[in-house]
Amino acid sequence: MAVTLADVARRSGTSTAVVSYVMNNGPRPVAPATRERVLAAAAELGYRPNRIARALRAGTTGVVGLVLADASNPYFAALARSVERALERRDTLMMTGNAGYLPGRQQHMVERFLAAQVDGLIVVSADGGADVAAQAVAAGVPSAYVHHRPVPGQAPLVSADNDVAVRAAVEHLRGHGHRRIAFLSGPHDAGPVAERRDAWQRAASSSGPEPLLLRCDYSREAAARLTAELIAGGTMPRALIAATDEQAIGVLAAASAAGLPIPGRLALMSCDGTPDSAYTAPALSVMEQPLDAMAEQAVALLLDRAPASASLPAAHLVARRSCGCDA
Amino acid sequence: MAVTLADVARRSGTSTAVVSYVMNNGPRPVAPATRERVLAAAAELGYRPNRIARALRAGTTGVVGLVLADASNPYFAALARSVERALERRDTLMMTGNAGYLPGRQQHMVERFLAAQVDGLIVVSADGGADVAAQAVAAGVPSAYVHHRPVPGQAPLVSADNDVAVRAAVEHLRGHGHRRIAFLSGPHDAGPVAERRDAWQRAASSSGPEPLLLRCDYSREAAARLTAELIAGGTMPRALIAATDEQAIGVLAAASAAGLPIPGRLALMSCDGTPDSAYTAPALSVMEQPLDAMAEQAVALLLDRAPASASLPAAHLVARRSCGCDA
DNA sequence: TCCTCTCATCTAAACGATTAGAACTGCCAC
DNA sequence: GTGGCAGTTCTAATCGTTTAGATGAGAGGA
Repeated sequence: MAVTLADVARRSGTSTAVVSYVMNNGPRPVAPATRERVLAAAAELGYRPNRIARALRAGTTGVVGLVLADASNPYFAALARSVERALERRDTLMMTGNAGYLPGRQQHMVERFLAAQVDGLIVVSADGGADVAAQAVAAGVPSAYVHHRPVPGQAPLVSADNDVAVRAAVEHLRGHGHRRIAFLSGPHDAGPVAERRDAWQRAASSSGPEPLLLRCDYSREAAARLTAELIAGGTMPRALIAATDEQAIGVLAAASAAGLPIPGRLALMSCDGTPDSAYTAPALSVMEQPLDAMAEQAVALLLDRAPASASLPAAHLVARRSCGCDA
Repeated sequence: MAVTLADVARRSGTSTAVVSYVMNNGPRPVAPATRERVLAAAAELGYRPNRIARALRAGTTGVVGLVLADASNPYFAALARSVERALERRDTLMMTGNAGYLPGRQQHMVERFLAAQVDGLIVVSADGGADVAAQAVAAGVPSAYVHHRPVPGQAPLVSADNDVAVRAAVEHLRGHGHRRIAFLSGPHDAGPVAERRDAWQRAASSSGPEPLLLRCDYSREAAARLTAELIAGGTMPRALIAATDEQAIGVLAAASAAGLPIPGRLALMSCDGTPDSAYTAPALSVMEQPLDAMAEQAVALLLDRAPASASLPAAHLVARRSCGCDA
């Protein structure tokens, strides 16, 4: 059915080698007249090189595996798009898999991607998993964690500096007159969320009363539930930094349902800066992660075997309505 | 570096054929003792079959390509996850690509996936593109459109019946006492949005005054802009059905910014039913699309070469706050 | 004329898995 | 003892590309 190199060779009266040389501007030159004939034959037959055969011969597939905790989460979805763009510049395709926050499924996806001979593996991990990238290392496949590494392991981690940005967020809320600034963290935070929590802890307790640390799952639902309880119990803080946009959106939903005005009675900020955050009601003030830069660095790490440069821009503050700004 | 069949054969003192038979419970039987030896050798060496080699030989890769208009759109993201689940049941991997609503890029992605020898192609298309699946048909690769087909073409379309559901939505708003029910459509609607618009047109004009048809891009931003204008001009309808959740969320954002209470001054519904819609403020009432069923049918069409059964459930109504319900 | 050198092209061996066909072992019946 | 048969296992071709080594044609120098 499919047109092969041999077909083109026959049609143009040459050999498969010449056709290959033409197709790749091969390692050897081809006479101009011959090149024309080959190109014409390929066009007529509608030849499309078989990447599988090439992959077998070359030992490289031009495919990278991306394991996500959850592609429905706008933060991860945005990250995935950034990765796709970075890969496209290198003419590389992307396989994706959702681990659904389950370490077992994450392991399973990695296993399948390795069997598919991916050239590299990017893991945007869920909390609490094992060092899945260890399998990749064992298989000789370069790998990198982005955003979060569950345990210190052999694969590099690409993550922006959260300290600067969270400090800026705390200062910004102080600028709106808030003394007690609470933080909504994950259930048992680690990785970037822990960094953010630490940065907040240092910045928020540097002056003024002891700040409040809240915890809930990384979901809109959990944050909404927690918020509803706090409002009902009369213990809702007046200023809050949520670790993730998803949580912040949950807070927003519950506050709206309970009639708690934002930013009037609650100044809210969060730490991802997904596209969604610009279209909540009110619009979320966020510290926006440099997703494109993170993706580019991860891909460079895998494909160009570049050293992990530490020169990643920090997340930067985008002030909208929810913190008390007018914009 | 990698362990091959030949390595396992050498280690276990057999031939590659026997090892292959063992690995696949091959087309021929193997003596129990030999099977043990092979299995042991494979385990010791950490053998992992090379899917690329298998693919070249078998002519089938176990990979399906999914071309999305925009994976950051929660509706498409949810659809992608449904497709992934359907594929997983058939032990098939998924390559994804974003076309970014650009017909040219869509074409390009299809081209690249075909070069990668995908076993099938699912296109969740943007408006206005050519019949990209025609390339797949030409290459002998089964393909299917999901949700939307830009032009009538050779590939089947999987899409749920919108008529029943939109009619239900109109009835539901009538139940809340609304006589004039407006509809927010796309810029030049086609496919499912056109079906929804038609269903609304029929249902809404069946009794009462002529209903209002609005149009804007399928983005939060565009819907927000339009809404702001309508509110400023005093022409905002009291009841509105948005074609997509994204648009509805934009309406919500602008209404909130302008202080227009929902559902008090505007009863709002929309037509996707993404996970996001449950966590807006107020929560969106939606007609929820049967994404799992759509994905399953598309995958069955490609991989099981099942006939396109018309037995797809229609989108069904989920009533939340934004329409005026208490829930 | 013969040798060398360059340029263009062809031949054929990989890559790793699958699987027909051949080959070898015992075993049983005649 | 020979033929046949079943049960195992081996050999080798195949999928489509890539690319090193062999081949051949023509130009130029001696």
